[in-house]
Parts: sequence; structure tokens; C-alpha cells
Amino acid sequence: MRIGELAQQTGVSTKTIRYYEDIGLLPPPEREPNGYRDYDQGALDRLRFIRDAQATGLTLTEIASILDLRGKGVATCHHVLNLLERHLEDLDRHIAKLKETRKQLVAITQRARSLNPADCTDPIRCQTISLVENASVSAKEEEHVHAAPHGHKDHIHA
Amino acid sequence: MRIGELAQQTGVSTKTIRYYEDIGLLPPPEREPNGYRDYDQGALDRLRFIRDAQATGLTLTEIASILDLRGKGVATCHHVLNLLERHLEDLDRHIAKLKETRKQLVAITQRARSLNPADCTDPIRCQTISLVENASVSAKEEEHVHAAPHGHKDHIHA
DNA sequence: ATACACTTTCCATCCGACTGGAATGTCAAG
DNA sequence: CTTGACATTCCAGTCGGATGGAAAGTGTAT
Repeated sequence: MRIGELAQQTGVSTKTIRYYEDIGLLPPPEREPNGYRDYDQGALDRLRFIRDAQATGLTLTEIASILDLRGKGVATCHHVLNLLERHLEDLDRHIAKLKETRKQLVAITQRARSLNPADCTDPIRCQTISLVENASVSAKEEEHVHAAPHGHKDHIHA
Repeated sequence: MRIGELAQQTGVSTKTIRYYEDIGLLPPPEREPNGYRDYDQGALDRLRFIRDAQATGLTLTEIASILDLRGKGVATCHHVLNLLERHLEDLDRHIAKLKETRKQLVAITQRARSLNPADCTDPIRCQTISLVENASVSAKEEEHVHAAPHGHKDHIHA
């Protein structure tokens, strides 16, 4: 299978596929005589796994450290297990947090929708704003999950 | 309240707080006579809301468009409602996806843990790998959620 | 006075994850 | 034999979201 087909089947752009290869996340595939990349089922599976894993918040580096283990033995098994276990904990916290904030957002939208639209003609101040602000007031005192929604290291606590 | 205290109370670094002000996400607070920022409860609430909203996957720009509406009237109410509703849908898909992949990861870790650790001495190939690969094989044919785990635009479908 | 923690501004830098674009090559269809 | 879709490499740019660090001011405690 060529890169374009792989891209289609996974929903990952060809650019990104080559990028994953560059950073060692996908192994260099065979090449057709013309030099075109020739992927097999394994690549398809692997790429899908990458996408799924990424969707749970693992960084590409972490995913690489799961997938990129050939020839490293026991220590790395432990490493991977620990990685996965830590990540599962993060994931659970993250899901919980999402659900909770989801509730907040539902409350906001419902209250916003229940407003008489005619009341929302104040050119100065959209009512929805205060709903948001009120909702935020009631969301206080949380542990600040370190399961980053995705991003860049933990937030430094000043 | 000074910036350091705000940072502590929210778990957001002082750097980041100033950055949020720069990009218009936090309104410029009052200043003490000495020029130090002086935050009130509102800032605390708002910053917490930002954090929560961000944790649900809203970008700072989207959050700004929710919070940054003063003086824009009806159209913007609709805009915000639509934004929130779209986001709720994304959020639900995202949560579902996370749970599903969570299951996969649990399966992987459990199978990995059940392996005889002694079997994991193969210096060539850590068994966990194949578990990962197998798991990924069984995760096929999914709609590729466009609720980005967080980042950077939708994945181009090549 | 001096040390020290905290604050200010300003500007540069980083990071992860892509994305764009130029220049070039391959190949099947018209 | 050119057109068009697809492929290649390579390098630079973007974007979101911060972070680092210098130089300078503030405030309190000793």
C-alpha cells in the first residue's frame, strides 16, 4: 500500500506519516523499485494504534517508548508497564474531570437557551456571559489535575 | 490579591497569568500604587473557569470567545451557544473514545502483567510489544474522531 | 544597609506536532 | 508527449501554549 492509501485509511496526512517516520514512530517501510514507500498491514495497525494512544493523551514520545522497544528486554518491560499504569491513572482523572466540566457546560448552555432570546438584545452585555461567570464561581476548590489535557509538561505551581 | 497568590490558588504560573492577560484572556487587573497587579475574586473565578474549560479541550481562543464578549449582543449569544453545543458533542465523542482506548490499555497492561516476568528476558523482543501490536489490530475500523485530543486543527484526511 | 522574596516589563526561546512549499521524479490515460 | 495525480526529499514556517531570563523596582525582616 502506498502512502496515500495509508493516509486515507487512517485519516492521517501523508505529511504526518512521513513526519512519524522521521521521528522514529513508524519504521521505514519497504520501498517499491521506484522509491515509493510500500506499507503493509502492520503499518496500518501501528498507525491506528498511534492515533488511539494519542487520543488518550499519550505524547508521541511516550508512544514511541511503548512501540520502540525491540531489543531492550526486561527493564523496558517494567518501564512500559509503569508508563502504562501511570497513564491509566492520569486518564481516569482526566475522564472524571471532563465529565465534571461537561456538566458545567451543559448547565451553562441550558440556562442560556432558556433565556428569552428577546432579552438578549442588550448590545452591551450578552447574558450568557454572566452564566459563564456564575458557573465558574461554583467550580471552585479543585485539585488541579496534572493529567494535562494534552500539553506541555505540568503546570508549574508558580 | 497579588499575582503570586493567584498563581498559588489556581495552580497557574505567574508567567502564564501574565501571558493570559497579554492575549486578552484575563482582563488587566487593578494595580496597587506600586504597580503590582491586584486581583479580585472575579479573576480567581475566571482563571479557574479558563482552566476547567481548557481541560475539556476548548482552546484558549475559544475560551476567549466565550469570555470576551462584552458589547457584542445577540449574534454573539448565538455564537456562544453554538460553540458550546458543538463543543459538548465533541466532548462526548472524546470521552467515549477515551474510555474505549482505556479499555485497550487496561487489557494490554493486564496481559503484560500476567506474563511470567522470567519470560521477559528475551533481549531481542519485549513481549509487551506484541501485546500492543495485537491490541492495535483489534482496534480497527473506527471513525476517526475529529475531537482532537487537544491540539492543532483537524487531521487532514490526506 | 543589606538580604531576600516578590514584583515589573520586555524579548527571546522552547516544545510538540505538524504543515507548506519548492524542486524533482514516476507513471497511467488521453 | 504532455497532463495530472501521486510520489520523493529537504528545509522552513506555523501554531498553541507557554517558559526563561535579564534588568530593574518594592517591601519586609534583620
